Amino acid sequence: MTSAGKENSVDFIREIVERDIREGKHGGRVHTRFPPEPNGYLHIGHAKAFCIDFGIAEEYGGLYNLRFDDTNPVKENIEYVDSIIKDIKWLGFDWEDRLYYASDYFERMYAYAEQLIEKGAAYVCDLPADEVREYRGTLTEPGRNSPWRNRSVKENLDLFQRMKSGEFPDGTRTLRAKIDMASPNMNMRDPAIYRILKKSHHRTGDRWCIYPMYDYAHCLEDSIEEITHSCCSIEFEDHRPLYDWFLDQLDIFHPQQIEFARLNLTYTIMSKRKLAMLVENGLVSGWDDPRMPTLSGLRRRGYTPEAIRDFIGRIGVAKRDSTVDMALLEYCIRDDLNKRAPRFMAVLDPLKVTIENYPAGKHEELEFINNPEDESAGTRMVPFSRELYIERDDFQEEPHRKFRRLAPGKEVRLRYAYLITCVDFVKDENGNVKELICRYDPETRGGSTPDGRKVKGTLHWVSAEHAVPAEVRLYDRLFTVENPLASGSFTDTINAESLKVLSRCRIEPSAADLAIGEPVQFERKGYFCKDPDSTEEKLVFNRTISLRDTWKKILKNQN
RNA sequence: UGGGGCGUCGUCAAAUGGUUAAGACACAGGGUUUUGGUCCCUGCAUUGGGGGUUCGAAUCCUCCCGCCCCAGCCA
Repeated sequence: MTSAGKENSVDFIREIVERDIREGKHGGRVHTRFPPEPNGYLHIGHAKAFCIDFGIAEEYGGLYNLRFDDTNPVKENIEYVDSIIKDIKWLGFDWEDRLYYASDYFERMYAYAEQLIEKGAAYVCDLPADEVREYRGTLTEPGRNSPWRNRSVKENLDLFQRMKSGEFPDGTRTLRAKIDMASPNMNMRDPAIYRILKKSHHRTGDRWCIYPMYDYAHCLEDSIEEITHSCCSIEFEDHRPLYDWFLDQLDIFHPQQIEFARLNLTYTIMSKRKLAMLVENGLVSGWDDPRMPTLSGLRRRGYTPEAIRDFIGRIGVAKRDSTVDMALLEYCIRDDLNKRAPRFMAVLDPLKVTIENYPAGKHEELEFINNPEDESAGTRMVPFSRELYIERDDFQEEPHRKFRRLAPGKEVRLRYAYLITCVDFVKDENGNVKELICRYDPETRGGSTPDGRKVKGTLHWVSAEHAVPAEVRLYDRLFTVENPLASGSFTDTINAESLKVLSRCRIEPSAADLAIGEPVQFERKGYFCKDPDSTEEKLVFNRTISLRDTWKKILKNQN
């Protein structure tokens, strides 16, 4: 509770690691791993996991491996392998030459299984899946021993070898650990450790037709790589006795499994299966849809690795179930981008303004500060002329009493340009304002007021003849409720307005040749980046996140 | 209901029996400001509940309540 105490406070995993180092366990060595199954795209929940795994190794001078847990060829493929590598690298981690695959260990795993059989700790079971289920018992009733439980070592060895050589069809036999069918822990009721799967594997092809199960494979992978601290999520807590059992039976290097809570975020979902459903049903454009909590989606949206890492650091690590407020993630990206994103002018919903006392045909270049938070970002020149566009909602015919922007007879500042006063406006046949007539004060070039008069409102603008057209995509939360899984089908609460496409936007000329994905701020509107959908003819920008909007809050609090 | 885990501000999350229970986000109010942004200031919990141990309890004991996970030949 002292200030020193606060600074030294670390999460419970780091506490374990620090104690192990202090006590010289494994010679003070720290070696972690992140073991994704290549069966889908990574989301921000995975980022929490590998930031913990890799972050701990980095912090304590250890090493970390990336290991694909590819023990189920039915669900895995190379496309996922590639995307996972890309996403983790994007977050800034480098596992050097320590990229491994569980499938590289199949031979050794098979040999270990033979050892288990030899010592009577595993047997070939001929029960079909539904009977295994019956024999397993229930949460409250113990299971019964399989009739095949007491085969001889010789017969087991023979049968297991024949399973491997493809003699038996899928599902007809399994190799099972011989533990305790009456264990209160369901995981210990003779779990399957090998199943027959005549399916070719993305790395081992058709070399194998039996594949190891997670509980058996995972501890061996960790052991083979001499991982010291094997972190995983909380649902594996009651698999730990099994993890330990295999390693003890085999008497091999024994890592420590440590479990922590998964990440949940408000207004989104983190289940790979459900995210896949959104993709398959066309509810989003793909795994990298900017509304998705996937790393590829966040990247396309304009989130930076720095912001995501900052977020992961802020949410902490513990064991209790929790749901982090999306507002924290939004805070992190704003905070990062505020410091580094160069500012540009973009009018999303244009309203024409004519400066009647500004000469037609004239134009001048005005100096703009690129980033008020970063002097080294320098300045740029922006063209100004008689006809401009401003944001439609920066004008009110009958202004709200706290409205600081343009209205008939009112004066505002055009950012870094001039002070202008609205003298008239023109409506179309439907009664909508279609043009403002204003006068400018030539003494106020750059937006300063030599006479010292104060102007409350400052508007962004673009020169009509110089501005470049663009499409801007505004994103909102994917779901309308904090917890989409709380009731009924999660698709019921999908936010129908999570994507809004504005096709008539105008951006200042210098923003046209931004690189794809490069973060910028469109002044007063938020942070944006150019989308890969952009072409020579058509610019497309994604809004990463809006600026905090106090004005909107004022209006909301009034109602 | 068997087993395993977890309950501290609206949301995350510190605290390791010892002064007024950190901090961040959110929220509310105020100041500065050529972005209604940023920045700055202020406010904002006696720890799921009851008993007990102790000079002293979020921390220890006990009973209760609530939430999560487990009955794949998925991971």
